[in-house]
Order: sequence, then C-alpha cells, then structure tokens
Amino acid sequence: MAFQEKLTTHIECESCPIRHRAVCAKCDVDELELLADMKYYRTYDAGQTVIWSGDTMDFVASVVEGIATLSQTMEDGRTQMVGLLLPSDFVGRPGRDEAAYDVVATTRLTMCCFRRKPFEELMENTPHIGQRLLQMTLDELDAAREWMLLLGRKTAREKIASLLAIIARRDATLNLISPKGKVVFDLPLTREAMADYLGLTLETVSRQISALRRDGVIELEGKRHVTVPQMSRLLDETGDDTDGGVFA
Amino acid sequence: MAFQEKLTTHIECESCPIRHRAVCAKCDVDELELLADMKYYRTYDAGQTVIWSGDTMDFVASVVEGIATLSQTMEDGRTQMVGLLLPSDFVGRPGRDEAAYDVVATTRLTMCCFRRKPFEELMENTPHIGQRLLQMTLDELDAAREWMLLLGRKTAREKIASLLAIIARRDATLNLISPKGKVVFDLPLTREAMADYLGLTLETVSRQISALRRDGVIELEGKRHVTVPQMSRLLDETGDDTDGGVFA
DNA sequence: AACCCCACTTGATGTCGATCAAAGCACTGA
DNA sequence: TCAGTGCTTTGATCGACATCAAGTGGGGTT
Repeated sequence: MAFQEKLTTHIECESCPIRHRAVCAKCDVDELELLADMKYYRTYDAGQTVIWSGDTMDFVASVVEGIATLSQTMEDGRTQMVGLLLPSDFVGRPGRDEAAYDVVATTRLTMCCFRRKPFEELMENTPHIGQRLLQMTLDELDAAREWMLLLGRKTAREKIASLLAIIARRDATLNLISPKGKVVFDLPLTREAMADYLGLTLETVSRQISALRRDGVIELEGKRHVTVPQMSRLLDETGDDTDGGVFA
Repeated sequence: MAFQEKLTTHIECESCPIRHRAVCAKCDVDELELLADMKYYRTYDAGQTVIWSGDTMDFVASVVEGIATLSQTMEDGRTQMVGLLLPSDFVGRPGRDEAAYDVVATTRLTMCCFRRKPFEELMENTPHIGQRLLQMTLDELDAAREWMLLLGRKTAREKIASLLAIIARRDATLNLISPKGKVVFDLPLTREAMADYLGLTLETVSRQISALRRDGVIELEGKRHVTVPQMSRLLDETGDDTDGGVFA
C-alpha cells in the first residue's frame, strides 16, 4: 500500500538522497554535477520549527537524516499533522514560493537544500527529475488518501493500531525483526504528535496504547520501546484488509 | 487555497479538456493530433460505479461533464470519500494498472479516456504533459491535506459549513452570484454522499444543515437548493482563516 | 387519485472520545 | 539529594456525534 511504500523508502546514497529520489536511477554525471553546485545542508534540533506556514520558500529540500512532521494549524490552535517526512522525502513545491504547512523537526534533522529557481530550471532541462517528482507526489497523494480513511472512519483503537503497524512494518523492512518473528521498534513520536497525526487527544492515545498492551497485542518497555509479538494480531486491529501481507 | 483552486477550474476546450489540463498552454498542434488519435468518450448514468477499486485500469481519463466521487471502502462497509471529480479533473495514474479507489458517477458523467500505454509513451516524449500532471497532482495533494485537517479536527458544524463554502465559492466564480451578493446553488450531492465526504453520518449532516438554516446562515428551498445570504457568515462557521477572501 | 419509493428530517437514547484534573516517572541541573 | 520540568498515565465526568427508530414530503407510476 502507498503509505507503507512511502515509509519503506530510505537513503541509498550517502551524499545526497535527492539524486536518487528526484533525479532517479537514470541520472547521469552531468545532472549530479549540476545538483552539486546548487545544494547546501542545514541541520535542526529536535523540536525546532524548520518552516512556518506562510513563510517564503526560496528553496526545495530533501530529508537526509531524521524525522520531521508537516502540519496545519487552525486559528484557535487545533492542529492536524498532514504528513511525516522521513529520510529521502522531498519538501517544497516547484512553482510556489509560500510554504503551505509548518515543518517541525521531531528528531535532530538534516536536510539537503536546493535554491528553488535553479532547481526549477534544472527540472525544465531534465525530464527525469520531473518524472521522479511526479511519482513521489502520486505516492504521497495515495498516502494522504489512505490517511483520510483513517481520520474519517476509524475508531481510536484502529487508528493507533494502524499507526503502530505502519511504523512496525517500516522498521521490519529495515531488518529489525527479531529471530522469532517479533517486531521491535522505538516510537519516533511523542503521544501528542501521535494524537495530532491521528486526529485524537494525547490522553486517548495513551489510553488506547495501554489497552492494546493490556490485551497483549503489544508489549511496552518504557514509554517508547514497543514489541509486537504477533504482527497478525496487530494487523487485525487496524480494520484494514490484511490479505497478502508479509506477516499473515 | 488549494481545495478551492481545484474546484474553480473548468473546461476551457470544447472537444477535450485533457489538452488543457494535461498538455498545458504550451501544447502545439502535433500534441493535439497525437491525443486525438488515442482518445474515446464514455458516458455513465448517475449512481453508476465507473471503476471498482482493484479493477485493472488500461486507460487514464479526464472528466468532461458531470461529477464523480473517489472513495475508499473498508471490509465492513464503512466508506470515506477521498476526492471529488469535477470537469477537467484527471483520473488514473500513469505507471499503475490497478485502480486504488472506487469511482462513482454522482450525476450523469462523460469522461474522455486515453489508452494508458500510448498515453505513457506520449508523456515520455512530451514533457509538458508530465509537468502539467505534476502541477495537478500537487494541487490534489494540497486539497487532500486540507481535507485531512477537516476530517481530523473540525466539528460537524464546521465540516458542513466548509463543504457548503467550497461549493458556494466554486459556483460563485462560475458567475452564479445573484445581484445583492447572495450566492445561490444546488447541492450536487446527497446527504449520504456529503456524510461520506465529511466523515459523518447522514443524520448528523441533516441535523447540522437544519441548524445552519435555523440560525439564518443559509436558506433552503426544497432539499438541494441553497441560498447563502451573507458569504462572510458562512465562512465564519468554517473555522478557517478568512483573511483575504473575496467575500470578506 | 392512490400508491410507493426514496431522500430526507426529526426524536430518543447510547457511547466513544474529549475535557478537566491529578498523579507518576524519568531526567536535569543545582 | 531534591526540586523542577516535560512526558505520560489514569480517573471522573461531560458532550458531540452515532445509532436506532419513526415519521415527512415530493416525484413518479399505475
């Protein structure tokens, strides 16, 4: 599924993931050179706001390391996370100079930035970049729509299970499955961030996680370290179709 | 905002909107000729399901006339609408042969279809098409994310007001504003479809519409015909930032 | 006219998650 | 060591929306 696809992508290039994600495998040396001239790195601390909605964006960027969130806030302070940025994900929009969302670093975050104008010119001359960006955007659209189903129709328990399943699945593909088929991972988000993502309050998130633990669906060590003894039991709680899953 | 942008677009070409939306203003005669060879039209009745999620899609298409909905359904029948297709909107995805959503005609619907393989080849040779598609997809992503905020954080009343505002604004730009600044339009959706869009039940939709009528925010004639006496009052109910609106 | 059908409205009641409030717990720095 | 702070858990209560259950009313058919 799209949301999982997105989360399973990861860096394949030490120096700059944008080459792979935005320029694609077909990129040749000239393109790399072009990119090398325009790029610069920036690092942010956990909790720092990278971009405020409404800011002027004179760059586009790609996450190199760390996790960031995309979120929207209403006047009265209600906020909804609309995207999770993981390494290799793209930020910014060619052809628009105003940021539409807040971008907040969840962990220490390194981004590889490109000045927007030259990047746009590069896109004109290098069809692969545009094509790769189109594929990435379509994946994000699928992810957003999957999330709409979650926000609109799932119960709190299903929402939590879905989020855990996505994180577990991503980490599982990163070879963190323990010998006996258990999946173990650390939650990269606070309870509040999870609540903002799921359209819940942090208390409800906490209660539902406790409930899943009580019911033996997950095990908790500390506040962040999660063990999933049987992935299939977690998936049963998500409300999703589970056919054809790796963990069935 | 993005969602409104999307809804204000309309056909600018009698024979085939895809030329304008997907090929963009820079398209030359050759591109038009190419498209002419591959396209064919299909018409559906209101209520008909055009595509089932999981179907093989050997075509991409563009809405010529009418309204369709994109929706996702869970095993137990809960459904969430994830997009509204209006004239000139694009359906389908280059590079994927399986439909990810149900597409249902809300009104009588005419689509202009292109066989997928030739369309993909055309995209390879004609960068403008890909660039236009990228812009459209980015707009849809913004719309989806705006909808995520609505689904996750808005109250039932705000959801209804937001939906009415979007429809009103679209129709207003289509010059349906009556002399005294009132906005008048017909709802293109049933209460149930609105509920599926907003993540509510049809009863709640009905009650909230009644409440807005009681409070004088809207006037109702029959079940579908709506008059908005003061757009600003409706906008106040949406919970959105209202700065810079045409109707302020 | 009489009937049905379907979309819609309205009412009564129930429940899930929000809200308000108070601890608990790990970590920091003095 | 101890207070201070931020994140989390848990409890009590409330309220918005869902659910269940009758109606209503317009449009079409016979």
